[in-house]
Formats: sequence, structure tokens, C-alpha cells
Amino acid sequence: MLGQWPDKAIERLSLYRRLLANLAAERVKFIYSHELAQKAGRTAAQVRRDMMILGFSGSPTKGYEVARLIEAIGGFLDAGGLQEIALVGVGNLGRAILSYFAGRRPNLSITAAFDSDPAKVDRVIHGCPCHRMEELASLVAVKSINTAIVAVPAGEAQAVADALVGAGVCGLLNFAPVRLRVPGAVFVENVDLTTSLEKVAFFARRQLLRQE
Amino acid sequence: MLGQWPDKAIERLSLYRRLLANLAAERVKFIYSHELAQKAGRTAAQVRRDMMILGFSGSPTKGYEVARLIEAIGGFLDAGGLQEIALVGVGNLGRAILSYFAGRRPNLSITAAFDSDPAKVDRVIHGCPCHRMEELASLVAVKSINTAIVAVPAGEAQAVADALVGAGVCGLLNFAPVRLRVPGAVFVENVDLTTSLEKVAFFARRQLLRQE
DNA sequence: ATCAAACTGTGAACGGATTCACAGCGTGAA
DNA sequence: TTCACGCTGTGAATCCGTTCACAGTTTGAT
Repeated sequence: MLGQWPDKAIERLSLYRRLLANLAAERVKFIYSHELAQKAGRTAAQVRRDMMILGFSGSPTKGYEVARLIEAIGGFLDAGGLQEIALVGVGNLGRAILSYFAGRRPNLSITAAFDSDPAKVDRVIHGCPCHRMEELASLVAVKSINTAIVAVPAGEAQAVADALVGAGVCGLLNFAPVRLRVPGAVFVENVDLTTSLEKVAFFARRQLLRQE
Repeated sequence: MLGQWPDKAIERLSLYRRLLANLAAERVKFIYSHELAQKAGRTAAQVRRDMMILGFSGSPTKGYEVARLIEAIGGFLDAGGLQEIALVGVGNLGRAILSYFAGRRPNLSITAAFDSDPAKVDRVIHGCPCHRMEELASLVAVKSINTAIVAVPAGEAQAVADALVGAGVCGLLNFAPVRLRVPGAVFVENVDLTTSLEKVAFFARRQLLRQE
């Protein structure tokens, strides 16, 4: 709970939780570090280290208690209650994101969408109401939303980010292929599909060369 | 061109190229490492180091020549010619991916989609023909596709990955919230939207606490 | 009651990516 | 022609995440 939190560790905790939820559904009560590691594609030492920073203990003979561990990760990752999230840009990608998250995580819910296209506003898309861009600042402030998803074209991303930050958002998940300029207190996670695909294509090609 | 290629460096090169393309469109001819670094959100030393592993030289007085650098990165990242890519899963996310990449990178093109839903097969979606799953193995092999995108539900992802790898694919971009089990020679890049969002929400919350 | 086995918890070692710091260089000004 | 400046290129130092390796612990068997 203390110290500096490496974001890699947060990612792993999130993954562990999903894996553990599957196990819990299968009535698995305990799991060893090496078992969880295998499912997560990590080493056992890594898992134990993560448990350590979480402050979670297991039994040397039984391993970690699944139910308690899920709870511990939840208590750490989740907000006190529901954390509302805003989505800006309801194009193809934005709609896919809405449907992807619709009702997935109970504590994390996209409750406001925004788009500049008049054809989209005042409609409910995948369970989420879409508002006019002009309402962004006030609505985000009123709902005290602190996390937002940016799914607009590259050219509009910086302006959208500025508006969101101005309205009090301090965490951005950015899908636009642009590096957003934000104050240091704002956390930005970039999901860059073009780069990801180019990377995979690059390594796939290299694997081919290696095999020949 | 030689040695082990850290995938982080590949990501940066991909980003640099896009930033440089924008600059080229603005008729910028030369750029200094600190300028490119600023646009990419990196340090100048990092940029110079990347140029070094690329084997690209700049002038101490003018910086790097934009056009030549774009070409150097392209010669490195891109295949000889067109690299065809397969997409499996044409749900909301799959369609968004199709539209996202439609005609974006000339050398990287999604030319075959697959889905198990009969309502989707034999249609052309965002310019890409959608085939039956049964055709996957043969079509991937015939086109000698080596890179594929997995955008199916978690439960089907492993089976799809097995089929793709069996057909000769050795690079996977995986959107399913599952760790795929693949042979060591296959490169997998995971895009885990749930984890990304949880991470942003976590840090956003923490920023709030810090400010108070 | 004692022992063996297999795990956890963690200080220390490791390794790779990033940053530092400076030598070397090309250019424009005097 | 010479000098001063500000950049590049890069060996060395640093930093940080990961892995190693082992002491400590709990349990079941004898």
C-alpha cells in the first residue's frame, strides 16, 4: 500500500484477478505461486514478489487462498465504490469499447459518452447515453469523473485531452495515435494499435527468417 | 540490423515514423534529437540511442534529415513488399479494427477476415472479405500469411490461436483477455483493454488522493 | 515426537534499458 | 583562418524490474 507503484505490477494484479475469478468459478480454493505464474505467463518468483508488494500472505503448504486473494486485489485496485468513466468519440472504435466494457466490471463503468456528431448525441449506445461535446466539461465535473477514454481522430485528441483535464480528469486511456501533452499530475496510458500491429508484423517476419 | 532487438525500441521507431511523417507534411527537412524526443515523450539521449541501433546518422549542426530517416525506419520495419494480415473475429471489436486499419499503412493490410457467424461470412466488411472459419487454415497457408489478429471471445481464443499457428502464423496480436499458449517461435502481443482501463482508473484515483 | 518435503517470503544478484557526460565534429561568424 | 557554439555518437554509470537462492514455516507421515 505504500511506496511507488510500478505500473507493470498493477497490470499483473489485474490479470491475476481475472485468472483467479475463473478458478473460483471452478471451485478451486487454493493456488500455488507456480500455478498462478503458469497461467499468467510469469515466473513463480514474480508472483510471490507481487504478493509481497500487495501485502498478501499464503501458506507454505496450501498456497494462496483464492477467495481472499481476489478480495485483496479488489480492495487494492478498486475504488471505494463505483468509478464512473467518460468516453469521448463514439466512432467505430468508441462503440466497440462501449460494447466491450458494457457490464463487464461492476466497479468500472462508462456512464457518459460524448461525440461531436449530432447524429449520435442524445442516443443511448450499448447502454450509455451520448452527449454533445459542449456538455463535456459540466457533466464530467458534476459527476466528478476522474478517468476518461479518448477515442477520437488524431487531430482532435489534444483538444479533447485539454478539455478533459480542464474538467478535472486525471487519468486518460488514449487510443489516438498521438502523444498527448498533459500536466504531470495526469496519468496517460496509450493504446497504439498501429504500433502494436507493426511490432507483431516485424517480429513475425523475423521469426520466419530465423526458421529458414 | 544486427543483434537482439528490444521490442521497446521497435515501438519507438514506429512512433517516430508517424511523427516524422507529420513533420514531412509540414515541409520540415531536419530535426534535432531533442525535438523528436519532445514530440515522442522521450529523452534526447533515448532518441540518439535509437538512431544508433538503427544505424542512422545525423549532422551535428542540422540534426537528422527527416525524409531519409523516414526511409530508414521504413526499410527496417517494413517487409519487402505488402504484408498481409488475417483477422479472426468480426464482432464489434473486429469491425472497429478493420475500419481502423483500412488503408492506413500501405505495407500492412488486413486482407482476410474470419468469423463463425454465418450471417457475417461471404460479406465484405470495411473492404475486407469475411470467410468461414473452416477456410482459415487453407486460406492462411495459401496466402502465406504470417501475422494475425485475434479478436474473438476469451473462450475461443486458444482454439483460434492453435489453428492460426498450425496454419503457419508466427505473430499474433491478441485482444482476448487470455494468455495464449503458443510455441516459443511465435510472437504474441497482448492488447488487454480491461487491464489498461483498470490501470488508468487506479492511477487516476491515486492522483486524486495525492492532490488532496 | 521427529523428520522430510514443498512451499512461501525476501535479501541479494543480475541484466537490460535508460540516462549521463563528454569527446568529436561541422558550421557560421569574426 | 580561427574560434566558439551546439549538436551528434557513444562508453560508462545508473536505475529498476526480474530472477536467484535459501532460510523459515507448515503439514502430513512415521
